[in-house]
Amino acid sequence: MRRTLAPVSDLQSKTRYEPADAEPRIMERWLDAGIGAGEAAPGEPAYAIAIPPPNVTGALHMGHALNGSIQDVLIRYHRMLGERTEWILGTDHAGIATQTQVEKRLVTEGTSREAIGREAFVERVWDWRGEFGGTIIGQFKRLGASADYDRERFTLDADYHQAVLKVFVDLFDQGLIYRDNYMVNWDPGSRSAISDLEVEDREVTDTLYSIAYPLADGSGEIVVATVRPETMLADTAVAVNPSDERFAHLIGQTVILPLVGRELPVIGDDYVKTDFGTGCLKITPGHDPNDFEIGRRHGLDELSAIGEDGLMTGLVPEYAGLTVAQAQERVVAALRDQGLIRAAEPYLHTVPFSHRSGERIEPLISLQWFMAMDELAAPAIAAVRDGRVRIHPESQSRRYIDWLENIRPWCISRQLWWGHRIPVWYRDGETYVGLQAPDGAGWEQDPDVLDTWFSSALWPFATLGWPDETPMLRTFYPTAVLSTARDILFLWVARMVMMGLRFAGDVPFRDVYVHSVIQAPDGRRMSKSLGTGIDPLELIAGGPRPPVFAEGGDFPAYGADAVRFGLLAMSSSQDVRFSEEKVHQGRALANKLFNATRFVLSRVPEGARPDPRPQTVEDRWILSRLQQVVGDARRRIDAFEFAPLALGLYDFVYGDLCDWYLELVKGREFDDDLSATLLYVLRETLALAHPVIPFVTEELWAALPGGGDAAPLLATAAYPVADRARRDPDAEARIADVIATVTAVRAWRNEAGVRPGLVLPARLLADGYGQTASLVARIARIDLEAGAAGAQDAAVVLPVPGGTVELLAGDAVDPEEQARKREARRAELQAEIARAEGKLANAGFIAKAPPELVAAERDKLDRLHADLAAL
RNA sequence: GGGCGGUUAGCUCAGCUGGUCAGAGCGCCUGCCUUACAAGCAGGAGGUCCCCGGUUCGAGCCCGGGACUGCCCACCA
Repeated sequence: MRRTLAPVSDLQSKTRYEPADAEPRIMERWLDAGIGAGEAAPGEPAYAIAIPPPNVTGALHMGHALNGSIQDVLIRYHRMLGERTEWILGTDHAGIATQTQVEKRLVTEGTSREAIGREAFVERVWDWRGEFGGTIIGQFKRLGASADYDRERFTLDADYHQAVLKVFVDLFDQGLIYRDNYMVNWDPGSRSAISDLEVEDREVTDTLYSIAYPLADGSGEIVVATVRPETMLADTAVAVNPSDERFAHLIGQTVILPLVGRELPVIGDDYVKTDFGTGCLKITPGHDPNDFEIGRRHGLDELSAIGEDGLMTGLVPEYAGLTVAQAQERVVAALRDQGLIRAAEPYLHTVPFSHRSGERIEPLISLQWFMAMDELAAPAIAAVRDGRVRIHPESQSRRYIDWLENIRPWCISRQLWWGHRIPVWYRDGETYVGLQAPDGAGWEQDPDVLDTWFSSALWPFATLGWPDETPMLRTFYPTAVLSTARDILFLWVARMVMMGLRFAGDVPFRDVYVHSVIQAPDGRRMSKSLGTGIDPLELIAGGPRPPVFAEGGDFPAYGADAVRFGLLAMSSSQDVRFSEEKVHQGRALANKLFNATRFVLSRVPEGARPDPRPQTVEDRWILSRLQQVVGDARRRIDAFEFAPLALGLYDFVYGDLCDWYLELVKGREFDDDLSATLLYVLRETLALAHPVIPFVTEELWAALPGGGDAAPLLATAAYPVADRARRDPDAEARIADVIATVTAVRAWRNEAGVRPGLVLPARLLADGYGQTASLVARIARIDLEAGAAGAQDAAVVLPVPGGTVELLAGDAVDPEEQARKREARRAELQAEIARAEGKLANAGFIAKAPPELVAAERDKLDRLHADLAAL
């Protein structure tokens, strides 16, 4: 394996970590080493994650970056635990989205899909995929994602296609896939049916027309309300509620449909609300989902006034070929001429629009392929109910179950050319369903393709070689975790569970982690079209701040580590606003580790090797702290708590390691023991942080003497183990006192305006500082020997844990300021004493609170009194 | 119309099973280029934890009600 030596010279000369230089070089090393390549070994402990496949022509957005960071933390962690890992990577052919892009390209070339024909078009899409399909994969690499790039999958790969066909044919044979005329969401934009889940509701102000339909016997009229008057051409009934006293007597009569002259029965149906509109409902089974249901209940004709091209059909010849809008205008004008419009008022309501094309959905009846879902949903519900699949956070389970319990048939055919073509052939009246075209001449294959989600539903097992019982499948299925945003819980996650259980014999994953959605800094949805999007790559490499930021200018090149850290630190189970500060914090952490490493390496002697050899209380302290942090990190990764994970690492590195431990050891000789301990702590810290900030830790690992002894790459080294035996409560208490005392002295010096470099004579009159007094003295810049020798009275008395510090400050002290400070402190202590006394005077507290709490409160009170007396 | 979540320092957010929990980062103020780091260090100011009740010895944390806000689901013409 190629071993790029760490640029040790950089460590000596630079004071800042430069991610832009290091990260691409380090990614190369990982790729060369093949850290992402999962090796099959059926029966051995394995850990796999199937990435939610991004659209093949897509670009990395914030959601990908966050999810990629999460999955990479999990994968790297489990890799370092020594498990076989496989992060299944690949792209989705994304039927409508991709086809639309290529169609647009064709238009710019002055041609069209129809002009070049199906075969040539599909070829063009493949070309397009070849040209742009690699983009997002490269972007995942830039993020540091340690996925299995050698086995990149695509949902239209030949073997994947075979899996899709097999599932279709099997479900057909089992009677779960069927063809039917049914109401679908027709998207005039893509000229295809789309699923309920691809529909979004928008508020629209339409006109609500009240239209009079005369009774056939001339005895009166029925007034119906509608926002779609043009659909009246396809009306086949008028409905009233049978319990509505105003209209019930009309049931069984007929009305004359204006403009058309058709006689419509008046029917009774409970669906009609008596307190809404006019209480009478025109029934158009061909163009309204509810009317369709009512029509089926009553055996009504299903007429189509609007065609799949979005234009009026020849149902009523004089309207044929008009757009819907034109037809509406004409219908209304004609009705007005005849004096049949009883009212027309603005009406605000929600209307379905296509998520894909943005056009208004036209519900219409169409011959489509459907999948019956009830039989598939039941086991998928059970899997979550009984915990074989755990959804995090738990509250999402309910949404999942609710949705599956109310599931309806899934329209799986799409009128597109790009996708898995439906394996059904027709000849005269015959239908053939099979993996291959039937023998014989004259067969025509169904022109439609399958909904993209049909193939995505097979992702966790089709990518591992199913239906063949491959070693990869046997090793890595079921996968461990599926990480995703909420929005595809139904669209994708639920369907994977159904298909996995049905075809692969087990759930597709054990845990589903639903991560947050990161919104723009102003709280709006991140979106390219709104101008609220933030490109993660521009955060990594630097680039102009989008307009959503209050301040302009360019992002600095934060680097991938910083972006990963930032995204993880800002994420939670709820939606959060993007916070550049967290990315900034991530960069600061990387830089801090870089400089801490510089410091250690510049001091430790040649030949030192990592090894915990605690000589002093501060050594025992940092080792103890490390155990705590290792335990925390492991627990947090296991629990998908990524923000506390990232922020906990930051706190340890900044707080414990750099602010205190490194400062505490500066006065010591860097002998072999100290050096070994320092290197050990540093090495463990790098390993600990590696899943979150892999680049900088890998870079520094290579520079550590003995780093490569354990493993040539940190990415494949062992994750730290929390060793309970190294927990050291005594050392923790001693150093906690040191920190409190040093902080108190510093605070006083700052307030009193003592020159920072000045070392003050002082006395430390407190218990518990036997080994640590000299540490306090050096860091707080006080001279205890001079203090002991000094005859002058104490100028300043600072209360510290265990006693006081007396500062013999002479000229450096402002007596008035000192008196004021002491008074403030006295007030503070008295307030705390009052609070503690109040608590202890409460009989209920003494009687009912846990005894150790009461005792602690008493101790606290004693201490407060002592501190007050010492003032 | 249902369901779920949120409301904690100027901003973005942590606060586990109720008892040093009033926190972090950024911003702000003061002082420091202290031989790892000025992308730094030290210190500091700043909060009626949305409102009203309740449970409890004790409540950001539990319960009830309310206000505001976000998201999801749903076929009201």
